[in-house]
Amino acid sequence: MSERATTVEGVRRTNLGAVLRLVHHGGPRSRAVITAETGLNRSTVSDLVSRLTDAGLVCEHDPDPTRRVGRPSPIVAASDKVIAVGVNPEIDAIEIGAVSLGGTVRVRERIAVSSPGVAEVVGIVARTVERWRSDALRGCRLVGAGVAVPGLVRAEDGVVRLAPHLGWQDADIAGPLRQALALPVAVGNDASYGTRAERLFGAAREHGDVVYLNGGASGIGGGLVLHGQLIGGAGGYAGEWGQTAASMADAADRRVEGGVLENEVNRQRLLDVAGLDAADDDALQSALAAATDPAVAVEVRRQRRILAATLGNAANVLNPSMIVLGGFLGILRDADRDAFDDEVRRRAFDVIAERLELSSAALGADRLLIGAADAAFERLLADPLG
Amino acid sequence: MSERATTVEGVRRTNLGAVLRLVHHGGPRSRAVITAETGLNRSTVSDLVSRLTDAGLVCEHDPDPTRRVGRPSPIVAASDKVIAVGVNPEIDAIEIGAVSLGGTVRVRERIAVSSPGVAEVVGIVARTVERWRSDALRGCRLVGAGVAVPGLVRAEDGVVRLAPHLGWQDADIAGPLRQALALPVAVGNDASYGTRAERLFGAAREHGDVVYLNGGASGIGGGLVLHGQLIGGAGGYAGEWGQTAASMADAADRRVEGGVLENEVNRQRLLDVAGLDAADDDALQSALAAATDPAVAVEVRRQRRILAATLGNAANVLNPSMIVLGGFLGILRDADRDAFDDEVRRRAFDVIAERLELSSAALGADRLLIGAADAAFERLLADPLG
DNA sequence: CACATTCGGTGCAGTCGGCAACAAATGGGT
DNA sequence: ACCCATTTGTTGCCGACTGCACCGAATGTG
Repeated sequence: MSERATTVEGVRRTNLGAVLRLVHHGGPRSRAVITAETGLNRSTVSDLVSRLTDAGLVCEHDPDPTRRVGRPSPIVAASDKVIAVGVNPEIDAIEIGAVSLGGTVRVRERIAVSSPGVAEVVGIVARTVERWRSDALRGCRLVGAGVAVPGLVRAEDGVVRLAPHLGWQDADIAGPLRQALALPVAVGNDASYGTRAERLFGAAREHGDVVYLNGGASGIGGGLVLHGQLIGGAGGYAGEWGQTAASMADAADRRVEGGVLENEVNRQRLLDVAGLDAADDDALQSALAAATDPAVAVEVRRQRRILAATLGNAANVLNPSMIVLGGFLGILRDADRDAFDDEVRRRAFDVIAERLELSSAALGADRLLIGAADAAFERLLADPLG
Repeated sequence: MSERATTVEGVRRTNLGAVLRLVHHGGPRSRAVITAETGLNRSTVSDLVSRLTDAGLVCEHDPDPTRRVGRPSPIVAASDKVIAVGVNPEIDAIEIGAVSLGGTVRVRERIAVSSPGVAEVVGIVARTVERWRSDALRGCRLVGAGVAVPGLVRAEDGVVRLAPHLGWQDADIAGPLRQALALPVAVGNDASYGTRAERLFGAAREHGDVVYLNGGASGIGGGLVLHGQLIGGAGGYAGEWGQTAASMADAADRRVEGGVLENEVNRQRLLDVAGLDAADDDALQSALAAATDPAVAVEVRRQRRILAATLGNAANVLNPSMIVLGGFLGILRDADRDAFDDEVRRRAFDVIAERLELSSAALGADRLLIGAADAAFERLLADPLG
C-alpha cells in the first residue's frame, strides 16, 4: 500500500495499483467515484482504467440508472476471471479455494487427508488446480497461490519454521508449490491471513488499527493491523497471543500452573464442561447456551474474565479502533456481548475505550482462503502490468 | 517515510525528503553513498543535493581523505543552522532545547516552575526562544517546535486529553504556542517521543520493530515502532503499558489488589525498600547495588519477574527485534542483564527469542527534547522545499 | 427542444528521473 | 614525470507521467 515511488514510472505503478486495489478491496464503483477517492485527475483515471481493462484486470459495464443529471459514469469492477488460489492445510484435511479478484470464492474443495506432509499438500493442490483449470476456471487467469499454515512462518522466505499440528519443521512449501503450479506462491500464518481477510472484507473493514484474535481447537492465534498495515514483526511471527502469560486478577481463576493464555482460555475446557466430545463452533455455541449445569456458566464467565483482561491490555498498548474475535472466542463474547464489551472498555483508558469497537468475526469458513488468496494478489497490486 | 507519491511532483518531494532524512537520521555521508543507498541515479542525486544546499538545509564539505582511487565524493551533512525547539513540561520544571537537523542539542535550559499551566509554559518557551534567537541561535532558521507531554495526547489535533501530573485536561497547547512562536507546533506523548529518539539516535537505531518501555516517577509509559513506523493507534494513545493488568505466575507477587503494572513495577517501591526519600536514577541504582538488606534483593527480583513476563508477552505478540528499557526499568534490568534477558527470551517462542535483543536506553536526559524536535522536523522532511 | 449538468476523450504543457557522454580528481604503475 | 584505470560530478537530451483546458457525449429538467 505504501511503497514510495522514487521514479516517474513508479508513480504509474503506484497509481495503477491504487485503482486496482480500490475495486478489488472496495468493490465496483464508477470512474467518477474513483476520481474523487484517489484525488487523481479525470484524464489520469481514464488512462489508468483503460490500461487495466486492456490487461484484463478490470471490466467496465454500463452505469446504474441513477436519477441524477449529467453523463453517466461507467462502473469499473475487478475482473472475476483473475484468480488466486488459497490453500489451508489442516490436521484432518486440506482446504483449497479459487478466489477471484474482488474477494469472492469461485470454487472450493475440502479434501480429507490425515496430517499431510508438504509433498502430499503440493500434489493434491496441483492436481486440484489442474482439474479446475480445464473445468470451473476455464478461461481464467491464475496469478498466484497463497498458503495459510497453522504455525510459525518466516516472513522473509516463507519457510514454515514450526507447525506442530502438521508435524512440519523448517519446511519449505513455497518452492515445491511454485514449481508444481508454475505460479508465484505466498506462505503465511493462518491467523495473519485471517486478519487480512477480516480487515479487507469482514468485520474490520475500513478500520486502520485492528486487533484480531482467533480461537481454534489448537489454540489462540491472532494478527494486528496498525496504520493500515498488517504487522508481522521482525521475523513475521507476531500475533502469538496464545503463548502470552494471562493476567488474572483472581489467582483462583488459574487452572494450569505456569500456563499461558491458551491453557486457560481453551476450547477443550468448554467442550468438557458442556459434556461434548467433539463439535463444531455452532454446536458448541448451542450447547453452551442450552446448558443448565451451573458449572458451564462458571467456566464461561471465567474464560470471559481472562479474555477481557487480555483484550484490555491490548487496547491500552495498541489503541485499536476495532477488536475482532473469531472461533470460540466469538462464542465467549456472544454469550453476552454488551457485558463483555463493557468489561474490556472498563479496563482501558477512557480515551481509548471511547472509540473502541468490538465485533465477532464476520467471515465464515472462507476466511483463510480469502486471506491467503489476497496475499497472492499482493504482487499483482504492487505492479498490475508487470 | 512512506507516503505514496501519486503525482510527478510528488516524486520530487519524496526524493528530496529521502535524501534529507538520510543525512538527518543517518549522519553525514558522501554523495556516492547517498546514490547507492537511495538507488537513485547519480544525476538525480546531484540535482537533489544542490537544491537542498540552495535551500540551506544541507552543507557540502570536502571529502575525507580516503585511500581509494577515483574522484572523491563531497560529504553531505545536515545543516546545523536548521533548528527545531523541543519542549518538555514536567511537574517541577520546563525543559527546553534547541536541536539542530542531525539531532544534536545546541542549547538547553531547565527552568524550575511548579506544575505549570498551558499559558505559563507558552510564555516561558516564547521568552526563552526569543532570547536564543538573538543570541545562541543567531543566524539560524527555526522550523518548528515539538512538545513532549506526560499524558494522553490526541493524535489528530494535538490536544492534551489528560495530563494528570500537570493537571491539564483537554488542553490545547499547540494553538497558543504556534501563535507565540509563529512556528508550526507538534504535540505528543513523552514516551512516544522518547521512542522516536531511541529509535533514530539511540539504542534501537536501525531497528524496524521496537518495543520501548520507560519507567518514571509517575509510572510506566512506552511506545512502539513497527515496520519502521511509530505506532500511535487509532487515537494516538498507544503505548500505555503502565495501565495493563500484570501477569503474575505467582499470586504472592501481587501487592495491589486489582492493580495494574505500574502499581507493581514501581519506582517508589524501590525507593522505599532502599530507604531513600527521593533520588535520581543514578542514585537509586547505586543504592540498590550497595544495599545489604535482603528485602531489597527480594523486591528487585519480584519487579524483574513481573516486568520480564510483560516483555515476554510483548515479544510474542509483536515480535520486535529490539526491546529498549528506559528509566528505572533499565536499572531493574541492569541488576543482572544476562539473567533478565534470558528470562524474557525464555517466555517467548524460540523463533522469536532467536532474534530478540534487549537494551537499556542509550540517550540520557536529552531523549525527550530530541524526540520532540524530530517530530517538529517531520513536516520539513515531508516537503523540504515547501 | 433548448439548456444545465456531469463526465469521458484528446492534445498540449510542465515536471521529473534515467541515460549517455564528457570532464574532473585521485591512486597506481612504469 | 607521465599515462592509465577508476570513480564520480556535470550536462544535455529523452522518455514517461500527470495536470489542465477544451471539446464532445449523455442524461435530466423545464
